[in-house]
Amino acid sequence: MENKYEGLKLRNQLCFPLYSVSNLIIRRYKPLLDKLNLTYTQYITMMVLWERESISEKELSSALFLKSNTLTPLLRKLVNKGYIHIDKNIYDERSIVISLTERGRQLKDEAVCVPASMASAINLSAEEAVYLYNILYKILEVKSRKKY
Amino acid sequence: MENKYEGLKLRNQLCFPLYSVSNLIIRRYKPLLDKLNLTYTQYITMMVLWERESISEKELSSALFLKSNTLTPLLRKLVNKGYIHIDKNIYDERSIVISLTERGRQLKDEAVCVPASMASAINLSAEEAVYLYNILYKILEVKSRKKY
DNA sequence: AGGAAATATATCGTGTGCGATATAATTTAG
DNA sequence: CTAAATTATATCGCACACGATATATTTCCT
Repeated sequence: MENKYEGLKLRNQLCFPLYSVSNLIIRRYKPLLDKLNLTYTQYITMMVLWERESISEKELSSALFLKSNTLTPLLRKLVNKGYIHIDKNIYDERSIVISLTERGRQLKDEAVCVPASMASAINLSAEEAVYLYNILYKILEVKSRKKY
Repeated sequence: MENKYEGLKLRNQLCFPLYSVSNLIIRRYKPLLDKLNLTYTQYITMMVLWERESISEKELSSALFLKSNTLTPLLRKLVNKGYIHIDKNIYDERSIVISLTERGRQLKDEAVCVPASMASAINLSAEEAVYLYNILYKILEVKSRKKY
């Protein structure tokens, strides 16, 4: 017979290790990203731009699962650092066009070594990493289906 | 031959879905925890106390992988809400003793339904949940071995 | 015993994340 | 064809997380 409080024990939670691992990995990134003058969230934003060159805030929002209340101040910081431009979209003045500066483009080469450094800090087998990856995206997909 | 930028693509990152899933689940908790007047971090703190009744900040810190700069203000909020007491440890005046108030103890019964509600929001099979759980703790253990 | 090192907690400043709401531009419906 | 609904972004207030540092107490070493 289970104690009715069994579900409330910290060691029976799935969210807690998810949250802790996420915090842990971002802490591990910090010394690497400091060299690029980027925070973790700024780094994933730059990753999107290194693939796309130019994007609206709405598209960035759905790529990163973050909303304007997080992105707007973050983008302003990236402008201040000289990594991106922000312009109005000529065809829809509600919308903005985010694009890389030359400096932002250069930064990609300085960032090339970051993923490998991080992989060695996590220390999972390739098989475990793939399984983890798939399960995490499975959770994220439920999210998008439910229109969150 | 792989593009040297392959590792920099967002879809090749493991950290990004970890971070996004962690944010997502905490967002899902919010409406449930609002009813208890708790944030997610306050909730996991209360979980520790529901199991232990009394703990030092140092022990809490190592249970939650959070440091005093996060915990000190958070504990103050829980005091203001009437859920915990904070007293000096008589035997070591550097240290504090965190304990539940009667109201804090009652809250445990109001929280009993939260874990089941959350489990249904995540939507993994039991097998996937166990695998995910083990892999996450594997990552956290490396962390503690490395004395982070 | 007494000064130095270690330990426990607190404080500071920065940058997220979030729900709620505001504003401005565009689209839609009657 | 215009008023209402929708959309894209911005702003506000709150609560984390974090590294760095400060303070107070205890322990350790000689």
